[in-house]
Amino acid sequence: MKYNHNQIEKKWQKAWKKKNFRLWQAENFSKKKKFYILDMFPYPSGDGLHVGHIEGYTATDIYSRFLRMQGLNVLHPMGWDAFGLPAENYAIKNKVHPLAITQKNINHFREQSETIGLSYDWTREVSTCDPEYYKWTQWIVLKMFEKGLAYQSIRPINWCPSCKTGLANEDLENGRCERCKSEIERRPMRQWFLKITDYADRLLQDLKPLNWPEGVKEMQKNWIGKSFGYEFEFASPGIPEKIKVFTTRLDTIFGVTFLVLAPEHPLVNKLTTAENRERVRQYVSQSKNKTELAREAEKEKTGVFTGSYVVNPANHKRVPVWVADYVMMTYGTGAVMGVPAHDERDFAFAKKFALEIIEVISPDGQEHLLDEAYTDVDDGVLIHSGPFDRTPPKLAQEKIANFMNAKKAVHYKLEDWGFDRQRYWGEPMPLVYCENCHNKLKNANYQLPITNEISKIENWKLKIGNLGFSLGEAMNPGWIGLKEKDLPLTLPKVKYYEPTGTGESPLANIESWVNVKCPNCGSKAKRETNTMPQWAGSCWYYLAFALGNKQIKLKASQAKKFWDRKILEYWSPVDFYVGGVEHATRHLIYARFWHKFLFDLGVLPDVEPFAKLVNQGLISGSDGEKMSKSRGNVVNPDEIVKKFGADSVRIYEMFMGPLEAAKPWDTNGIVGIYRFLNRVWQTAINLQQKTYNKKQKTRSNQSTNKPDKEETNKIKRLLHQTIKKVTEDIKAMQFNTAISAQMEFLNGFIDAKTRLSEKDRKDFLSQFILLLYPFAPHLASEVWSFSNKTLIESGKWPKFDEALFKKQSFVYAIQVNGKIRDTLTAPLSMSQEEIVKKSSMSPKVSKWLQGKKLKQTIFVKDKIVNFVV
RNA sequence: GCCUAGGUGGCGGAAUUGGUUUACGCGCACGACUCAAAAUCGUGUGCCGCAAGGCAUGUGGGUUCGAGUCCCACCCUAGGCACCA
Repeated sequence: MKYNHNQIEKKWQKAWKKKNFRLWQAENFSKKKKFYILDMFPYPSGDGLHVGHIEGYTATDIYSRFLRMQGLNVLHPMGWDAFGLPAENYAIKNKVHPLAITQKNINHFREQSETIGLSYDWTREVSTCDPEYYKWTQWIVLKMFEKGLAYQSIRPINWCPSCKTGLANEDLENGRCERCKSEIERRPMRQWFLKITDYADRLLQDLKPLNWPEGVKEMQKNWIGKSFGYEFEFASPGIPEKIKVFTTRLDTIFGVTFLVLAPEHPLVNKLTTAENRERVRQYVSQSKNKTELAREAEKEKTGVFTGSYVVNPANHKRVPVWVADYVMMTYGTGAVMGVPAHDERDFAFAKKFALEIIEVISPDGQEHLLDEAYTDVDDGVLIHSGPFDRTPPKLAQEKIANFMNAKKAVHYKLEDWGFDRQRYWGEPMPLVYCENCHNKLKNANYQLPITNEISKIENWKLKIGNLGFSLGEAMNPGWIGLKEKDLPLTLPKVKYYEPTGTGESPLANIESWVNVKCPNCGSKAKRETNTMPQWAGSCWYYLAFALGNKQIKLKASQAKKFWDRKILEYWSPVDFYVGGVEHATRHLIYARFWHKFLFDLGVLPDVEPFAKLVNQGLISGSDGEKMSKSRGNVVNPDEIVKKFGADSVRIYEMFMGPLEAAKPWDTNGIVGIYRFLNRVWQTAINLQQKTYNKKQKTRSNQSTNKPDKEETNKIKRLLHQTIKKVTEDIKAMQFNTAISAQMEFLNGFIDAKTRLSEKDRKDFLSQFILLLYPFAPHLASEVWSFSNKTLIESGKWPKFDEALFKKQSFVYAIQVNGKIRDTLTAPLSMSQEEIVKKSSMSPKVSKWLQGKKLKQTIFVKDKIVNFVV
């Protein structure tokens, strides 16, 4: 009988589905040990699952099936990150509703998941575009707003002219839109921001103990970009305002020869003298129009002199103030002290505009003519620095800070999260704008709390008239949060989803939806028409899985009941999280931020969501290039599954190499796996038919050989070594070597099987089938059913017997000067002297020892003998 | 430029953590079965050499009886960050 993978796989998938996948359901609370293993849920695109999805999903599936057999209560859920631009764009193009296309894609994804035999707990399935789900997304954002973590600001944001929406910094790739690769414009626009910067330090600190890939931690660390330095002010004789600067190199203060402001700096106008006005105005407007990409691509430094001077507070030297776009308004204070001798950018700038260069750090205490900036801080001493001459730079920083009263300061590269998208297919913001409330707040006299600790501002309420305003409402006058009971705020049905391009969301055109009564005072108000970015829904989905659909269906006003502490404590944290590295500085940073916020809110028991993270490596096309439609090297998993079966595809993807490694796809390689599974099948069938024949009292023609005891022990030992290897390798997620161990066993077993008793043959094979099950669940289920009435899922994971590994003899490598010359099989009883003696007598060895003086003999037990001559 | 991971046969990759390099699989060669092909099975397969033997884990040094593994310097590949003051 041939291995008919299609028939077998369909049979078992049907059987699992018929039981409503109850086999994989997780229990909230159990005596069993819990394990939460999570995949990064996919965006259900029209293309379906690709081989990269299957790689990660198979890995967690193997792990889940393995743990269940070990008797754990495993939570292994799946859902859909279902809001987003592709569905919306497709809907616009094909004149269908984004929901319709999304639902179709979800169904396709779910079917594909079943086709490759993924064992998800489907009772916990969630979809971010489901109002029952996004009501809670809105609830969290509403809480953030109430606690003052959301604020509106008009500032230049990243605008993608092709997607016609604003984007977060995290959504950019070298100044281009990550999705469509268009160049990003800077557009000043009304925009909501989430204050992720309030959490910058905790996001950094809590990273350390996480069991995450070093690279991802490093990427987050760089993205947060904490740097320590000092802040102080320069005064300009012409104006009352002082100019604040931030520096990490206060030791170079005596080398300041100019000051540079970012073109967007608020004091540029005031500092520009009449004769420079026109040139500065031109320069500033030029930089504003330049895209970020163009600004960064400039090799030559540009800038203009304002005509003003400031005084260096350290030495009272007068230095000119320039405007240059190599200084960013978004980092530090937007003003930089120029020390050309010890900063590469300042050096280039000074050279270009013939500004003075004063050396203040010298490696040898002597003066030099610099042809590049000297940036070393670990070597040298200060010169030309008044009372601080001869001080080492690091020590000098603190001394100078005391001397000039500069404050220690910390700055982050991380910026607040631009949270609006001017598009249709996203969660509506649960906010309205009320002119009446705006006026009331405008005329009121109040102070916002200084602290940003959520616990301390928990009950911050501002009473004006009869109205209570939350902190967020006081911070954003006129903006009022919806009441919990009014959630979800559902997306209205619209005729056209086309983005307007004016910076307004398509929702703005639906008057019946936009115009509402203010939930606070009842006056006329208008809804916020921007929607949330795609990242919002994925910030908490792992909590939704743990809570389960019964909880999610609760009303938003039952929030206390919803955040069931016991359930959350039971499942937290996610023990194992597997997904692509592309989420390092987006989803994984956003989700950690929300998690910490929810912890501060008091609803979560711990501060970090994901204990262990593994990134599956990218699978490239067989040409070694990234898979893409334009290259034509995309592998369609459906076709491969049809041809070789899901079990083959699963095992092949795991066999290609270590999970974390990037590796090229090779369709030829899959035939090796296919052959392996065929041999498993043939072996099992042969055994089965022989038994069948016996029962029929017909003589089987092959089992003429007598069982061989030595051979039986050998295979038994091999089996137990395989159990040990496979168990340990699965635990370490080293699936490639777990599979090769299984192949080795099968090869050994087939070689020896005619010399085994039928009972041993059956027994060994059935243990092997249990090992194979997490990798090839369909084939293993089928083979298991030959001789078992129960499902293989009720089988226990095999245990190995260490005692069997005790060897009776060891093979010694005999070396002369470290080079292998021969081997020697020595029984356990043989003494060291005997082994050495026997080794030296081997003709292959003695040849090398003859006529040489023996200097030393190295003996390593059970391993080698080395003669040094 | 900085950070992270990595460089082992024709290819994907193993290597008990300092002890017989190249497991497992692909490919290739030869053989069996077949009228033939496919499939399957068997044997072989790092390089040079008829052989003895020599040489091989990116390159060059070092430590060691012994190095893919440890140390130093450099080169290359992939990914990330980048005018961050």
